Amino acid sequence: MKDLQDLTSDQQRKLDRARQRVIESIGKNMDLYGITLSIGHLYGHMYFQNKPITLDDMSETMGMSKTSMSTGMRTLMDLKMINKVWGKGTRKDLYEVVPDWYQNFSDYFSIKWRKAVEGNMQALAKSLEEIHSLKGEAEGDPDFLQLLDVDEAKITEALHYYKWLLRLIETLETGKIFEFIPKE
Amino acid sequence: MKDLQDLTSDQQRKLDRARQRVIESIGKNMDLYGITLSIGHLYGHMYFQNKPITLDDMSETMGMSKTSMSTGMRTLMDLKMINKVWGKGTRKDLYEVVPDWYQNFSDYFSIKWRKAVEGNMQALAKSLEEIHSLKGEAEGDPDFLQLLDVDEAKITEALHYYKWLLRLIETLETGKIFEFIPKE
DNA sequence: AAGTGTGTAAAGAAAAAACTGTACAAAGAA
DNA sequence: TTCTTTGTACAGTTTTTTCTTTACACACTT
Repeated sequence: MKDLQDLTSDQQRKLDRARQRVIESIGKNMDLYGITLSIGHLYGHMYFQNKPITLDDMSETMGMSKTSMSTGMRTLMDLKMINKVWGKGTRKDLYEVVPDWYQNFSDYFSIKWRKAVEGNMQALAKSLEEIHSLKGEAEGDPDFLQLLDVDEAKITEALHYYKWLLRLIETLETGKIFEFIPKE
Repeated sequence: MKDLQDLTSDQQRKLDRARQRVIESIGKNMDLYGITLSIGHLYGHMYFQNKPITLDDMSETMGMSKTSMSTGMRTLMDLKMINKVWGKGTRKDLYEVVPDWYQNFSDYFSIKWRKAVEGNMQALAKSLEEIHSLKGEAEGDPDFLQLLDVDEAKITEALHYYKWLLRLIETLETGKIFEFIPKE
């Protein structure tokens, strides 16, 4: 297939502008995924590459160092937004986007949110236990007891929320979410 | 009600440690909301305050400048994670957490994701139109036409995803999500 | 009206992050 | 084996962000 660089016409410039707007827009909003503007930009460019691409290619199109491309690609791989693919004939690593954005969205929660939620739950559970044991010791001190009750209630409530959030994440992971909110 | 500062016992220290762990954990993971560690920390402290609190109070407990508290509070207010409340008798502004984390979660998508999605959709729609008009001009150039088709397909697919995402955000906003994933 | 207290804008300092160039280890080619 | 090529670790630089200090506008009190 013809590639964009091969065209030198006015049409090329027009298509390029159209792409550029999308790339810019996507890149700008990728901070929601905790991604820096330039890595978002990198992703945007990758998105319109119609074949696997090398670090050197991207280094050139982005006008950035190869090292930055390397770290950027790794960040995107961690989020499963791009894949490393094998190409025969070349010794270079080849990358391409994972074009399923529904999957990207799910993965983001699997990777980032799940970890955060589980970490928080562990902290909450531990502190909740400590509060329970404090309640045991503080039988004779009604003021302190009341304070403990408030904290206990807060933590319990938070744990409920996190459990709910885990269930939500699960429906994303399993794809059951699409039963409730169909793709179309 | 008794407040934590009033206790000087060993029990206070224990409760404080239990709280501290939760605060730390919550704060650390608030980067998912695009929030800095110290603002997350601020939120964490607010979470265990059992009454509305002033900038000066927080400045002291956090060991940070009042200006930082001011900007931090505004950031948290933008995310609707805290509220400014009116207290009679004092001229200071009073803040307290919005304790509904389900709501916080929904608001986050309403505020941040919705904006991003709508912005991206607009960019995509505009570029899609340009591609359509390019297709009209490029009748005689099958190679270029093929290229345009690929881009068109990508953008169309992306728009589908964004529409889905908007529907998801809506179910969060309206609370319909809880029909599918009950709070408990 | 003047006086006092409060939040925040602005500017500067400190800290953190992003980015680059160099150097090198690993792996393929000769 | 030795010679290349390629990705990345590391150190250093630049840029960005965070935080503080100072200054001041606004509002409330007297």
